Amino acid sequence: MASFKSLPGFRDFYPEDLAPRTHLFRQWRQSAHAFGFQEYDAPVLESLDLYKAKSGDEIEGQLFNFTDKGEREVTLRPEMTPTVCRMVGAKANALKRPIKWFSIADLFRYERMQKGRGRCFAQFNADIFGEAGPEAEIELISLLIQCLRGMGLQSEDFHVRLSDRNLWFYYLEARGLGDEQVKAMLGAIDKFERLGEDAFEIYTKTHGAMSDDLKSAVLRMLAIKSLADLEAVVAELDNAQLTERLDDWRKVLGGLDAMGLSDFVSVDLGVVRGLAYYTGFVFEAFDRKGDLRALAGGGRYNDLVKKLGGPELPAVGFAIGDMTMELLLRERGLLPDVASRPDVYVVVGGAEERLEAFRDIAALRAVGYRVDYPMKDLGFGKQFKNATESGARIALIYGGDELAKGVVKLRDLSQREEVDVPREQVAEAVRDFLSG
RNA sequence: GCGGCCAUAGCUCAGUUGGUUAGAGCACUAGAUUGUGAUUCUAGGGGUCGCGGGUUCGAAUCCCGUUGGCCGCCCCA
Repeated sequence: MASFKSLPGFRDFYPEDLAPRTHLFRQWRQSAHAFGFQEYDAPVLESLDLYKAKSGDEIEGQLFNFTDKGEREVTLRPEMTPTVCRMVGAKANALKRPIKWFSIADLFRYERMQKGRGRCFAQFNADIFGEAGPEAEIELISLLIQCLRGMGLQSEDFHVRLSDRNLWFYYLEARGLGDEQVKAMLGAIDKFERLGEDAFEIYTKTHGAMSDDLKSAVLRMLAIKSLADLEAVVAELDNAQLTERLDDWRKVLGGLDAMGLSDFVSVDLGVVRGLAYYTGFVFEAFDRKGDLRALAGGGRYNDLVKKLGGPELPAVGFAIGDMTMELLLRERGLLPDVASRPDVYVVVGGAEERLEAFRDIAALRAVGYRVDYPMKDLGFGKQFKNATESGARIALIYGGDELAKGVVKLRDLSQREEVDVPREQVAEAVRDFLSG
């Protein structure tokens, strides 16, 4: 019995497990390239301080961190954003704007296993740096939608809930709430969907009871479902900041509408996202049915590059996780069979024929065909069985009779028909068959 | 960090009130089959029954602990 296993929360990827993941990565990469994003990567191990600087000391409890042999406090990266901010910050003056970058990376969090959550998972990350206007949001949200549509998901399957922390700040400040009060209220709003009005205890616990007026104002915002609803609420208030902010909303929603993506976007101010480094629009993608975790999340974080030691640099980004994504696609039957299979399976009569076959096998492989053959001398029956099970469409038969005549047999494994092909025309015959 | 359920072959699972050498199907390997593949038949490999302790003449079975898994809570960058 195997005495070594993978560590708790980590997954082995046997070929049948790796295939779906490869499919996700390929689709994501294709979408990102279609949008003009460039791929980057970075070390898996980072300085612990990078994350403490971003998220505070409490974060350490959820990290895979340790002290290395040089007495450095290090950690496996739990997210990509600080890394990309560090990289962009270091070269910000030399990079052409806007900076549109993406990565597909393994991330590590020291947490309890749960459905759609493990200690090592992969994320697709996309970020735009150097563009402060809502055009960056349009580009990123449309990329997010494309990343999910590329998997075969439609607007009936998922939607992107769009919200705005600035709107909440302006709205609550206009009602006399201070900075700390607003943050506490955003914490409550984040929990509102699950807890209902009990969520307001997060606010009342430290800032005292809410007036009926304040509570109904918050509930009014949470009830907003469309740009028209939002415009109506703002119109009543006659507040310059809110009115100005509404223009950004019109740009984002108008741009996405012009791209034909309205059906994928919901206005929903109940999304504010956990840690408070987001500075404007925030958004999350969800399965419309089911009760899976968020498929993706992101938003604007204009202060983070500077906070991590770089220059002032506005930024928007989002991430899609592989585990929830794969659960959803599996549920919907959208994981294609992408097992690696040969184009050609070679059947050989014996030791001499094997050497003859090797010549053609090498030539076919050199021009890119996937070719497999049995390593041991087997009876023809067994070889044909192997050929079928390999998934190859054709078998090439190198028997003594054929080689004596200067031909090989090309067998169509699904039709069970074969033709003789002169040795020197094998490559052409294979090409014609597979392209025909 | 907390709680619920679970643990027998690679997988899915049987295993009687505790009883002698722990089984089946699937999968894998080989043979029947020395030139034609999805059927069939036969054989084989593979288990310290998650691990440790206890009760007992005797434990896969009962008790305790522990590790791991699944699910949920906290958290979710």
